[in-house]
Amino acid sequence: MSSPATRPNPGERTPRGSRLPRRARRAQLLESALEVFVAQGYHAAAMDDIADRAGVSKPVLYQHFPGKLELYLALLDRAVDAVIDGTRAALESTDDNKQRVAATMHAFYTYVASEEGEFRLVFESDLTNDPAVRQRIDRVTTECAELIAHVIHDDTGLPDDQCRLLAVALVGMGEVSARFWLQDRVQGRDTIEQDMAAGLIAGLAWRGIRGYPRTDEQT
Amino acid sequence: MSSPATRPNPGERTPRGSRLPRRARRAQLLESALEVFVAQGYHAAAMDDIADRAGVSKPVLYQHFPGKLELYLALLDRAVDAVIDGTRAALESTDDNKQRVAATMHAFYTYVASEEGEFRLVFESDLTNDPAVRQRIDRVTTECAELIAHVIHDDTGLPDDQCRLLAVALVGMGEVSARFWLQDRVQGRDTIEQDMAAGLIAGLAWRGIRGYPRTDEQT
DNA sequence: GGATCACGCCGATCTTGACCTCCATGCGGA
DNA sequence: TCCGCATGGAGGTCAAGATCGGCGTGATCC
Repeated sequence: MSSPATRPNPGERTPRGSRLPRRARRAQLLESALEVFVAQGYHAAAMDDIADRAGVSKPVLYQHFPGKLELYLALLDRAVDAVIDGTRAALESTDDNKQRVAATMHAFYTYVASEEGEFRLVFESDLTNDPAVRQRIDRVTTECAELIAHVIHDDTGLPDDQCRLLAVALVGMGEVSARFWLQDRVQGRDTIEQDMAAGLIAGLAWRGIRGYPRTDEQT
Repeated sequence: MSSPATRPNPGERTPRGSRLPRRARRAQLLESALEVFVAQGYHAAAMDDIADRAGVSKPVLYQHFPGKLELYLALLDRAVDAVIDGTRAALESTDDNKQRVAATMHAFYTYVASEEGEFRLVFESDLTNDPAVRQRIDRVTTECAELIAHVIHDDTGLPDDQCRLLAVALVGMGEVSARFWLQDRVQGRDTIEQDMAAGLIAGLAWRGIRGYPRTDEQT
């Protein structure tokens, strides 16, 4: 959450006329842009909308950011770092691998469920063809997978290629299931509690990954 | 593959001047549109590009499809049906659940690796904000998950909610891992063989899902 | 065998909408 | 009281989706 001064009423237009120092104005513009991009996607979002939402006119927007793309990238970078840092923190929070899986999955669900809907920028972007955007979005999966692959490698001794692929699969599991769990939730459908959902998927992941090479040929 | 008459050289422009019956022209336009949408995404793709690729002028395109969106949806419907049918076929191909998981995962990998890159429409669309598109893309995950959830339910007796969430996670596993496996492959990086990759992920999935409620509290 | 007709096709144009800048204006310090 | 600077309204530009009247070709009919 940002301070009430910069965003008095999330989702509503800020009344015009307030004079802000550069730093604060920039932060406020970022918040307004996030709300608009999350709600509308990149293409449908107009710079007018963002300026209106912030209670300023378009030229001030362009005095803080060179263009629409750079504004989007600034938000995307923030979001990407948040996911990766969250994953890293979860993995470092314990030495028990089962707990690691659980913590990571909970981190994913918590991030996806966070109020701002920031995850849409990363997991549901509509600008995937732009190289700069593509690179940042891929970085989430690759770096999270890299962190996890390390743990898998230490635990199982599998070749690096296979560790990475398994790690990517685990990330995909969390990402897709969390998105659909949230979608069910916001659609009012009665659904599973967050902790229970994350725990369920963590269980699936842990059963799949634990002691990998040994239990290869059963049933 | 389509007949040489309608697409003599994939990726190249068809020379202008050939007169085709409506049905054949429409099929050719769909193929051209698929190539362009796959290569550029929805927004970056111009109707001019598609017309050029097909060797016709823009008005012809509009005589076959009411607009850009409808053209895209026609292709998307085809792709969505292909994925769901493939999943259904894989699940019905055997009665052994381990084989079912393996067959389904192989089906996913085969689809993603298919030459036309059709999977990009479903898994990497840049029009996720349009309701019609969103609904179709979600249908892939929900219906595939529904099919899988049925099997899980019969096997484990878990509540429906949990079966569906687990099934969605499995779908996400296949989708994301297959996409990244393919990406590594097309970037020339030496990577795992398709059968081996699909088998690896199938193993992960099967270990995770088999005999679910029983082995809950180990290590 | 020749004219008619229908169908498919094209060049050129219109229009919309979104990103991005020019001149007037009003507020904070010397 | 006067100056500098951030701000606002209005407009330019351009790309891309969508369209109109005319042309050529092959089949049909007399």
